[in-house]
Amino acid sequence: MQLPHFSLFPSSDCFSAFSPAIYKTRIGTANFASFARYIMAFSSEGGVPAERVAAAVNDLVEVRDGLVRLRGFLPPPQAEQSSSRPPCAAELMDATMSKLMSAMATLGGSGDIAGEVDAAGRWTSVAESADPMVVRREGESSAGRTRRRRGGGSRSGRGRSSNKRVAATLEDGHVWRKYGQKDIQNSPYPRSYYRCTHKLDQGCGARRQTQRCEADPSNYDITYYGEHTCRDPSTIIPTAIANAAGAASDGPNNNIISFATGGVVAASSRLAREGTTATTTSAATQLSSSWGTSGGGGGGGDDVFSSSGERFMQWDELAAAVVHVSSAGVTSSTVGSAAAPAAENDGGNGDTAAGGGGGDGGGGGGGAGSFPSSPSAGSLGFVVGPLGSIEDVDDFFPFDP
DNA sequence: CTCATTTGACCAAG
DNA sequence: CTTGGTCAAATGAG
Repeated sequence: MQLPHFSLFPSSDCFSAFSPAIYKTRIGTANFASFARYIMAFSSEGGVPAERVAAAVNDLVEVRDGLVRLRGFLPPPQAEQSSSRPPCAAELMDATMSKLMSAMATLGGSGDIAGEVDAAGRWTSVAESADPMVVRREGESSAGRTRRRRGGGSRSGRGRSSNKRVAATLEDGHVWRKYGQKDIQNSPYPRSYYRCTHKLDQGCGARRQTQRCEADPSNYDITYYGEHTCRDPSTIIPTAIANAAGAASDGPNNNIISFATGGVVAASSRLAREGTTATTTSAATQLSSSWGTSGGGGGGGDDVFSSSGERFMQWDELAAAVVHVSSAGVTSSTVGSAAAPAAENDGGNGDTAAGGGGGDGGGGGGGAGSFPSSPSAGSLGFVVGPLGSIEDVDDFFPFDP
């Protein structure tokens, strides 16, 4: 099978191609769906190593999640006490697009494409490192914190995986709880400390620090520590993305994402606050179940798949591929950076990718059907883990005779 | 009531 | 000592 779509994005040009103007026309139903179809085609035809397919799918999932999150921005919430300016959907889209680019690069075989969305909202490639979202973990000794008393703790999370980035919004799809704020020397802006809301109920150890950029106060420096081991159902609302894609019409001036929702609780954490967990969960569950059937669930009249006449994604097959490969624990970020250190016990990007967690048996969990439909599968329950050699597929499939 | 944020205190490291 | 990270009581919102 040929790759007409990818030929639209020659590697050297792919970044500029994903300027907002482009993705407005590209990331509609057709493209996103065709993207998924390509993955399926690759998987079945073996044109691309399975890990890479899985990696790409992982990224696609993040794209999905990102779009779901974006949905929360569209009906702007009441002006919240939230400090800064209202979140900019376009910038979130850029971040999401960066993941999409990663997937494309992986599938296209062009290798290490890494970069980030700069403060101006433009893509800038990062030459040496892999995905900026993934930072190597140095020495995560489980017994690292010998004694941590009150207020103690490791300074700046030294020796832990950290992941710094600049974002225009504090919104990242996870629900954070602020536990501190400090004025920082030589900085005009205080630093805020967050830990995952699910620290208590799920033991999630993710933390983050945010601080307004000194250079560009409209942006934030956000540093993530640890990784999410929680499974927040608010991040899994597949139907929303389906609606998003379906509503993305062809008109050049139309919003790419116009979520035709039926009063669904926002996926965005802040926006979801009013509903807290209970509401969010039920919404997610409801949506998930509708996703499993037809996908048209959301109350809007528009048919999600009307433009193409087919399903948005062939989730069953995609899920099968994903479940099959996910035990390898791959993300395209890992694959993209040619040599993935085997010792890298990185759980991924601490952002939207909810890793399968270190010890818990998230890996094989759901089977094909759970991919789209089970909110409890976390962000698909992908295991993002160590990967020694991507050639050695068999090593990653212990069940494979 | 519950839950999140604020804010000063506490603590470890430099 | 200073600085940065965390804790937890107080406070506020729903």
